[in-house]
Amino acid sequence: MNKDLSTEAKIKEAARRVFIAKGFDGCSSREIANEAGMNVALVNYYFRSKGQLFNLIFQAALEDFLLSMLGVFGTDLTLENKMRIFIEREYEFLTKHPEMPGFIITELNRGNGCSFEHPEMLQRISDTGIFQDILKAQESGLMRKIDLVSFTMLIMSNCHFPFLGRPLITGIHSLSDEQYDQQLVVHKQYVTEMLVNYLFPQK
Amino acid sequence: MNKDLSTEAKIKEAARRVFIAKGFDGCSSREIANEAGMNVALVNYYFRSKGQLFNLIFQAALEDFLLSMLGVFGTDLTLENKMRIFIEREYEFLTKHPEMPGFIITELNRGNGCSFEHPEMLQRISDTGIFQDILKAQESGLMRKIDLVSFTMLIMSNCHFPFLGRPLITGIHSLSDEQYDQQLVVHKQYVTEMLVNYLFPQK
DNA sequence: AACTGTTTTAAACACTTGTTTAAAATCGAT
DNA sequence: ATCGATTTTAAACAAGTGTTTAAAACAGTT
Repeated sequence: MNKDLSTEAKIKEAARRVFIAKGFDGCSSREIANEAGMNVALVNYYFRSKGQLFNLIFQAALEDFLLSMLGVFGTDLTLENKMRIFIEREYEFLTKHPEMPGFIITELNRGNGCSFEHPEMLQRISDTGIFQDILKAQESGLMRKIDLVSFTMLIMSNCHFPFLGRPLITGIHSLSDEQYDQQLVVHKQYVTEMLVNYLFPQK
Repeated sequence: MNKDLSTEAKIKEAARRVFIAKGFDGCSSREIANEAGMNVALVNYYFRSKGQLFNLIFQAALEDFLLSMLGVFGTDLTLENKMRIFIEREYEFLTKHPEMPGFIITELNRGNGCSFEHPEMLQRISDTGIFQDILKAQESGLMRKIDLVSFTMLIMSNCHFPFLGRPLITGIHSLSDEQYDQQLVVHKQYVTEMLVNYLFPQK
């Protein structure tokens, strides 16, 4: 699968898989080395320590996770359509990487030598012009007047929780994995409709 | 604080605190014993193994978590008011136990010898009559026709994610803990309004 | 072929892990 | 006070932890 990769890259890939699947506390250096088909000492030879390797993986994952949301903002669609497409894209991304929100939130909560090291993120979001779009839409009465933090929370809640809470909800409702996957598709529609209705009320 | 408790209870309480704070993988038997002010061997003397102790704690937490939602359902309020009070109560519960959703979802996702062992939960919810209420409200046109799973997901998403995603959102928006606590209060209002508007549309 | 620096290896390091053991302390009942 | 059962202790167990070491294998250059 990755025979052409360098040793360093192989370890990084293996570490990514193992860390995301089991968390920092849930795996050992030897497990990562085995997954990569390498000797344990190589992990520290290339990355100095388990902690540094983890931080590398974690920050990269966090960046991927955050950047996955930025693409739509720079376009010249209406704000409402930006939202619709944003949700679409977010569900698409999360369907491909369903363990991402759990990984990031778990590790951020634990603070296992990892923290939020992207102070420039707000700036990058701001640079897309999305905040001005929102302000304009709110002043013209097209959009409900709601602060940016709650706006973020509404969107993230409804996009990420369905992936975070999978075992909880399949447990409560006794759903199979396939049933839940189907459910996600229809839920995306509900979420889109609800958020758009709420944020862009037709008076 | 708990000088009057039995050794067994002291260990259980300490284990609860440590497990919820650090997770199963993130702590050791000795750490739990120290937190309880006891000898390590006592943990296994009373609970046979770290795993069994964890499962005890986890299942109890899961039950608390699920039962916290059941209280309102049995009343004779209108469905809309049940929803409003439900959200109120849920935010109240989660403000008191903000680490609960993270703990439960993290450990369920990892499957560290813990799983969803409450097959009767759906029945208990059903026994409150809430499902018939929903069906009736939907047939009379008072409530939007939406399946129970998506209904659950909408509510849990908007109640639990704000507590799960705290470090993520404070990271993105550079908020202090106090600012975020305030934010939670206003967010609860937005969530209530949005969900009620969506589920009980005034035609 | 001999000398480079780099990469990989097996082995060891000191320490922590979950769990067990066997002796000591504690207790209530006689 | 003595017995018997329960509770608590310190110590030990083998296995696993992150990390380091020093030697071996490898590559490229002269």
